[in-house]
Amino acid sequence: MEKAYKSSKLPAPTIERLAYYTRPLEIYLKAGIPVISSEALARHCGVNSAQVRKDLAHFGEFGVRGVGYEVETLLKEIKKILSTDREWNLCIVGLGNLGTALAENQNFAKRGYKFVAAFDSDPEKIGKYLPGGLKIHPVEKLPDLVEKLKIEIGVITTPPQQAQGVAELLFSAGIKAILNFAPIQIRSPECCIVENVDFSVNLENLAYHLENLFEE
Amino acid sequence: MEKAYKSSKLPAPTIERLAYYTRPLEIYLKAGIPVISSEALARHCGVNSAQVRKDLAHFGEFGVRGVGYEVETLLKEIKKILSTDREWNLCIVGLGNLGTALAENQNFAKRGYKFVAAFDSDPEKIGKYLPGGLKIHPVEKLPDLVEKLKIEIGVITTPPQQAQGVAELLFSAGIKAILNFAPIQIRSPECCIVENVDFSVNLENLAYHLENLFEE
DNA sequence: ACTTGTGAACTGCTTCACAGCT
DNA sequence: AGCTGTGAAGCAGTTCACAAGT
Repeated sequence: MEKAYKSSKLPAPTIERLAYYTRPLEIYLKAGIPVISSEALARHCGVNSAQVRKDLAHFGEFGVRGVGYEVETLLKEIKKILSTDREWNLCIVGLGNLGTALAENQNFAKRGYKFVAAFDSDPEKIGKYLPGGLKIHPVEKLPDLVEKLKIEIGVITTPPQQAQGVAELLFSAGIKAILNFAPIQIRSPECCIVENVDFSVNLENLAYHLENLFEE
Repeated sequence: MEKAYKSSKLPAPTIERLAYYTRPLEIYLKAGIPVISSEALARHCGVNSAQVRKDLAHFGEFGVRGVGYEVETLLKEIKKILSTDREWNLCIVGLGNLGTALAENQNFAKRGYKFVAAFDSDPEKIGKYLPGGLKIHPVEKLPDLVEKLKIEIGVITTPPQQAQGVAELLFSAGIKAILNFAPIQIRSPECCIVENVDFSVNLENLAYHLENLFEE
């Protein structure tokens, strides 16, 4: 859905799969297994092995025929492609249950995504601190802090009615990428990208398949 | 990624879009606008209008040429297709920050997805109640309660190490559909479906595009 | 012997463009 | 006049199958 990002060297599905390849690679690395074949990697991620080779071939040849791919270099290379080999500063807007849970989530931090600021419009919440130590600021401070803290990605976890407004605030503060959890389609300027996460779409998918998969 | 559900009448992207069409339709319905054109619906969802018509044509002709689609019947029809015209009982396993946030999320309830049981293995949490009134049970009670409460979908929000075990417990309790938030690939029997949600994949997408979109 | 890298075939989704209705 | 429904064309991503390399 509207992932039609303009001029990207890699096809969108490839980018997504690269992120998935990362997981088994990290496990292999930790386990001290030095080499992995496209076949093995494919099995771990539930895809075709030719697919894996095609994906990896997009950015050079670093497999060894007859052997496979060196786990450490492959992982490093993928991280370079995805720009996960550095830290990213994020902010979150909307500290309800979901927002708080995300801000506290260690999974993000582990991958270099750091929440460095939190915003809400609820006077009840402003000034309070999250368990992780982040202070909740009023949204008015957003433009200022985005610049000061070099925030590059914004995460929206407000109610849907406020999501578009918050997005515009983020854009005008200079943010070019948004991860949106509000179940609404955000309109964005040409140069900016929005990734939507909508759990109920996933549930609707499951519901459809449960109902249809086993009867015919 | 491994959404290769076997014998589905509708193509996977169509099912996902149908879920998205639902949102503007609900807004139109509330606003009392009786009819919508494929063009308008397409604009709201960021897709092509021919796409909308093709998607809707999959299950009969209920547009009116020269006029458009009747909002109320279209919405009702889509809900029937997606089996969202009834309630689904869910359970959640893993009541950390994310699990708790999801269990409390009103967005699910609004669409007919009801959390009717919550499980955790942490003795600290067992016996406590969630703010919404749900009691946290030990995972040992899962098989029993799944049957008693007619739970059809399981949601996993445990740490990744426990996710596969929990999934197997759910499967053997008779559950056929899982929404998995743990960043790990769950292996599932043929007859079951798993939908994975992994936020860091979304962030990696954004990071890649931020880095590559504006330089060339 | 084994596994990569890749042209070619294939599959499936999207978009076009227009005939068909109202 | 306007918008749907749809065959046909176009495009993109996937898989096959095998040559190339170790």
